[in-house]
Amino acid sequence: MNETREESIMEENLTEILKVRREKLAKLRETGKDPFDITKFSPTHKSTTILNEFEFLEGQEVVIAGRIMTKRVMGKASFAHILDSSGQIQIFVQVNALGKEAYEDFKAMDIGDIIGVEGEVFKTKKGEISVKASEITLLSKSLQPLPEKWHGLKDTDLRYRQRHVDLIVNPDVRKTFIIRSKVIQGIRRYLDEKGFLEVDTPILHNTAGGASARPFITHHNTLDIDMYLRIALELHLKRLIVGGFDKVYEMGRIFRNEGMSVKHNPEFTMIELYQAYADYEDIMELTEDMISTVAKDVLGTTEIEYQGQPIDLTPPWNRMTMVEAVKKYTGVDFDSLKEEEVARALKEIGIEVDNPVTWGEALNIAFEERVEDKLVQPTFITDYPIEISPLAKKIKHDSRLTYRFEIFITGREFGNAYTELNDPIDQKERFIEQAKQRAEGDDEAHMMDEDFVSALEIGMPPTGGLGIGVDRLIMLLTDSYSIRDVILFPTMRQRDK
RNA sequence: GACCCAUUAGCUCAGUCGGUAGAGCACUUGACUUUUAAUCAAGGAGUCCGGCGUUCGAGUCGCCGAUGGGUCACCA
Repeated sequence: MNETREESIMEENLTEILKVRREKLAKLRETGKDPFDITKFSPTHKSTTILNEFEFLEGQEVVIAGRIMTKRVMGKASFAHILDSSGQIQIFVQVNALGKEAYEDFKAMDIGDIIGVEGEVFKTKKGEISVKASEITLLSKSLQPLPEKWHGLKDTDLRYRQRHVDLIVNPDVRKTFIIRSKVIQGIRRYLDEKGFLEVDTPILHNTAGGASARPFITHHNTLDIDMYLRIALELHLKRLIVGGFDKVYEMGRIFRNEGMSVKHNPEFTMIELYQAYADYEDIMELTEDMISTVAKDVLGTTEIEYQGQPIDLTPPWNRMTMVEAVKKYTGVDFDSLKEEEVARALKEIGIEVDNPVTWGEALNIAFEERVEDKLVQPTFITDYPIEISPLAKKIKHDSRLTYRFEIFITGREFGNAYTELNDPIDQKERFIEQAKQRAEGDDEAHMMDEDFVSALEIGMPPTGGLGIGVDRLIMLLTDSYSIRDVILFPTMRQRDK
């Protein structure tokens, strides 16, 4: 190895390609053309506006700004494509139009640089709508090369860690996140029009409630207490129903300290809504109407495709009780089974359980193991066992079950809803039962929440509530395979050590 | 947490049987005034993810580790 070269690489720790760009910047600074001195630039048009309204804009002067994505220099004339927030447009650059010095400056610009271009809208010989540059301003120098124009950035690790690069070079990614934004807007618009009040409730909780999940724990220094990042929005929202708001919702980030997968990110976005004087039947209607409305608003249709499967979101959706669903897919009729018979019934359909299970637990296991992934078209599964539904009102004629439903599409759970339990005495007993399970080592069992019970004692009207995993809904509507593809910066391990 | 797969130039990828590292794009220099994966000529660019081992010799084989992906487990 050549020692001097090795030293210089150590010194700068830069590859040649990075050095060249830094040298170009240094030269610009020496000649008083530092792009980073510029504080403002005022484009008059977006690229797609020019493409869409060419017949009106042909021959007119426009100013655009964006990033150089391709560059083809052919002696005294050049072409380049500029990417702005709306898309790409070609520019045509000639030494005659620009002058010699400015043209040389342009030739020294790199793919990735951000420029402003003033010029006339025209169509090239080959028929591409373009801007004939009369002035080019370098607005920012890019010191790192972009990934290849043809294959883009494929390495998932780099795509998630450097999402900014992913967004520049992979147009579908940009599209996905635009749809994400529109879906969220659409949900808000729908609920606002229905008279729901959007609220913000705390993310730092003293007890982590509203779901069965392990929380993240953090610490408040001044109060010197451990706090939990919320695992659900539920309990505060119901306290607002107690407080007299009839219809509330919150769309926000929640945090669950659990495994990661194609369907799970540790932090994700949830919408929860509560409507006083409504039951879960009303909420089913609202759910199918809201999701189909948003799909139509954003995609223009309720008939979509997810990973090759056609999905029809048009209401009304299928409805089945959990008992009916298990009977349909396994032949086992839990309704007529006694508690001591359920373990044998599970065994008959090929499910072994280690610990003794209650009737409701067995029903839920049978459902999860043998039914869930069959529910491809939108389906409400209703009437969940009471043991796994500590916040839902029990069914009047069958105390084993609650007025609860979950939404299944593509074999996955999308949402959860109840006729809310508003009997404070029952609620307290349910929490006590959960606390017992917690003491027995189930760290996902619900925590006792005295503040919430106290709120119910003040009196909560009969209420229907709903929670929907927004990221999963966006996956469905953008045909994304992984939840990481709909979260801009998914949770990743620190790279250095 | 378990298992499987991947990691080679800035990016996308080849790399045979273990024998001193390759392509395209990008970059540099030159030619070129309507190109569009521009073209043509020349050139530069590597911690082969890291460590240890086997071997005369390791990108290649073995072990340990890192990061990512997938499957499963867990999971309103």
